[in-house]
Amino acid sequence: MNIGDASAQSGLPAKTIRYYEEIGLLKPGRAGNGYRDYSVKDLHGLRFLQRARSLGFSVDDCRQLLSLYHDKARESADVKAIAEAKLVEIDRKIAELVGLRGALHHLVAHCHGDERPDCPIIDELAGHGLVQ
Amino acid sequence: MNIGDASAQSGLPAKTIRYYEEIGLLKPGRAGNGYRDYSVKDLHGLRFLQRARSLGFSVDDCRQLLSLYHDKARESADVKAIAEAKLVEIDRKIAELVGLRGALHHLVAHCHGDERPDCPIIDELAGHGLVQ
DNA sequence: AGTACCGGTTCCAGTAACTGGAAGGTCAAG
DNA sequence: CTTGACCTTCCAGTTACTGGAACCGGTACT
Repeated sequence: MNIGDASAQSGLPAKTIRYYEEIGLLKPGRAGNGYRDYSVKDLHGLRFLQRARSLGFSVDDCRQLLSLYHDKARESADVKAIAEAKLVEIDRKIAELVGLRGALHHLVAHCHGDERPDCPIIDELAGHGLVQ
Repeated sequence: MNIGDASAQSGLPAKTIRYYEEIGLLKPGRAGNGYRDYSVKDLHGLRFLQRARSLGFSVDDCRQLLSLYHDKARESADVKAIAEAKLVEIDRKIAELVGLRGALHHLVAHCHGDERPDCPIIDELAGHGLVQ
């Protein structure tokens, strides 16, 4: 199967698939004409990558998960550990964004937002603000 | 004032300050020895940048905010518009992360996480999963 | 045979916002 | 006079791709 079909069936752009090969996530065979040739197994790998990436795993996480996927003697605890670490990371990001949101919302709420130059948002950024 | 002091008083690493200069956010004077020389006004600009970045504004947002900061005839509505757009963006990111968190939490909760190879997380990523 | 066109190939550059490190100049202190 | 802290510039690396150029393969139509 050519890269175009592999792309359509995995949901990954062809450019991305070539990139994953470049960084060593998979190595499809080559046809006589030099075209990449994807087996069903390769396709499973690509779909696996697409799902893992869309769940927020980094490419490096994916590298580990993929090797666990291929390792029939894996321990599910190893997989769970990666997923739990990612969960902690996501929670941290959410908390940070919620904090930002609060501060920004506070500023926006205090700015009249008209044609006058007086602006509490600028004041706060300048350090003369009402927040904190 | 040398870059080290400007760094200490703005909370920005010296490397970052040089970078901001390179991309045109500020242009401090130079002393006779070639060292950058930061005025009090420059320092205010740096503090402004530090606060704006920590509130989640992109460097490009900062460029606009900084020019509004220096524009005494600005309209507060312009500033508010930037802040509100950022707020929408933050809300979008939070929603996305919360969605990810839900899916990942669901997977983690179903994985026993022991020495056995059977793993619902891997199964789901492979497309044979219980989720969806 | 010629040509049009789609899809494949490689390689180079750019994105966001820094960060690390190398090689070298400056300055104050001992 | 040397040590060490601090400054300078420039180059490379980070994350995960994405766009584009230049070129080759394969098929269909005339």
